[in-house]
Amino acid sequence: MSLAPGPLGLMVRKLERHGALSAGDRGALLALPHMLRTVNPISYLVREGDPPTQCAVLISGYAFRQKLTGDGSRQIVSLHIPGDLLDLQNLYLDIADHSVQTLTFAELAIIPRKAMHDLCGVNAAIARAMLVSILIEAAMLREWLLNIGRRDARARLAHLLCEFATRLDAQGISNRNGYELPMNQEQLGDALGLTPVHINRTLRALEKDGLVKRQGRHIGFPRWEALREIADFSSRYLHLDQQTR
Amino acid sequence: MSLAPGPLGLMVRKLERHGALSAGDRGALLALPHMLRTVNPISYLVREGDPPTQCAVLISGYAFRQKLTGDGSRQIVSLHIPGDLLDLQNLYLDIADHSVQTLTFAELAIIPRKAMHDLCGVNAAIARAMLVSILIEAAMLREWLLNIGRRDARARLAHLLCEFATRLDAQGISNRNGYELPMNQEQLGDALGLTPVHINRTLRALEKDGLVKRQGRHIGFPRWEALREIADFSSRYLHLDQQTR
DNA sequence: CGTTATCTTGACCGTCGTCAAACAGGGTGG
DNA sequence: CCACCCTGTTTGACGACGGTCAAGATAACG
Repeated sequence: MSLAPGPLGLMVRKLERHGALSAGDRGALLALPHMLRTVNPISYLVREGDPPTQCAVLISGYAFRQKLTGDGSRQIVSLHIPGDLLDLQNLYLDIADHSVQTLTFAELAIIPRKAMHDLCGVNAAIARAMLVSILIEAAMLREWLLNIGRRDARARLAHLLCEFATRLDAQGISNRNGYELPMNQEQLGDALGLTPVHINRTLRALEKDGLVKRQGRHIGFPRWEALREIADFSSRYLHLDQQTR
Repeated sequence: MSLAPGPLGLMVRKLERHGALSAGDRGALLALPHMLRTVNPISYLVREGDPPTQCAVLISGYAFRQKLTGDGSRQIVSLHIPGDLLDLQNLYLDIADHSVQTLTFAELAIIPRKAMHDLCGVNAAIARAMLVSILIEAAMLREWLLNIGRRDARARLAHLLCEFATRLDAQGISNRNGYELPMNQEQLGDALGLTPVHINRTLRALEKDGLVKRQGRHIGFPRWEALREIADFSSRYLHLDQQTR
């Protein structure tokens, strides 16, 4: 699987993992009309309560989805990496039930809703690949739920680190030796249902046990297999080897 | 919205909420070939790791999805009520990443995968309604995540009770006065990331404060508005008033 | 009427939250 | 170059929410 050129290349790479695409399908995706936009960290792309207006693809940088409780505490419910379609969730619903925000500086390709709808209407293979992407996102939500509901802080954090490494690896962005974690400890806490203080303690404990190496926000994995084990991580739910049936 | 007759009537009712259907669309859904099956409580409908083989619609009774950690503890990630399609998640993925089990005695309509695929391929309105159903399930997963990650036991339990009441109400199965809760306290614990002991304490506390009334497993809501408030429950994420666009 | 599952309660404990302060780093302006 | 933020990280003391263990009470059911 070689990387298609252009800003939408990573999106195509991802969709190809989720359903066989012909050269024509790839061409149709790459030819989607789009506008490039650069945004600052912590910019809102979708705001809870708004009607969705566009369809954005993350070209570079990172983003996340979040929900807030009535008293203002935050739960981050998913992380997004380059190649991810950010608006599949909202594109067919009339009102956004959560917000989407950038984590870092990011480049986006904004695709008109109509072009996206039309392409899915005409091209069954592409529609199928997008549906599979949506289903895999739901699978990731279920695993995230298991993680927060039934694992302790140590396994929870290790699991997030493993998932992120595996996803970046699948997308060709980094390998399992390590990566630059694009979030601070408060955001990690909001992703894992913990406080930043406890994230700090847990992270240092993982480091002390030689399970991760840290310098700044760069995370290294000197003992991947051991970390995977205490994280109880299996990549099955990511459906990386999804076969078309 | 009147209830279409036959075992698939509730499914049609649900899909109609998720996208406008013509009389012809309704007819096509009701005419889907299917086989009725009755199953015992705690029967597996899908087992994690299996390839999906069928497409089941819940006609009566209740079901849930669950995942297990390596050390055997369980997280229930969703509940299902009559009218729900149980295999949309797995129908397009090559291997099940979670299990589906009945909670009570249940009747199912088993629809051949091919008939379902074909209908979605031919009928865009139906395909759309199913996609919206999938997206709403994902929205419910996100809210569930917020619930477990960021609310205390009291609000968490109250939220589950409110959500269930609201869904049953929307489906015409009960109203907000009350319902028969189809799960024991251990299952409630597994749904909420708590222990059965703590579920018990929390449930009794809600009862003592007059927020719920209980007799056996029947739950009544003498002060719905107060309960809704402490649950921090808003039905927005259920997209009950979904408009077709 | 006995057997089993489920619910209930109490005593105790541990993980994680809270609060608060110190510390490090990186940019900016004097 | 240094003083100064500002954001983020690190640490410690203490407390509480919810977990654990174990026993007893109810209820369902053959």
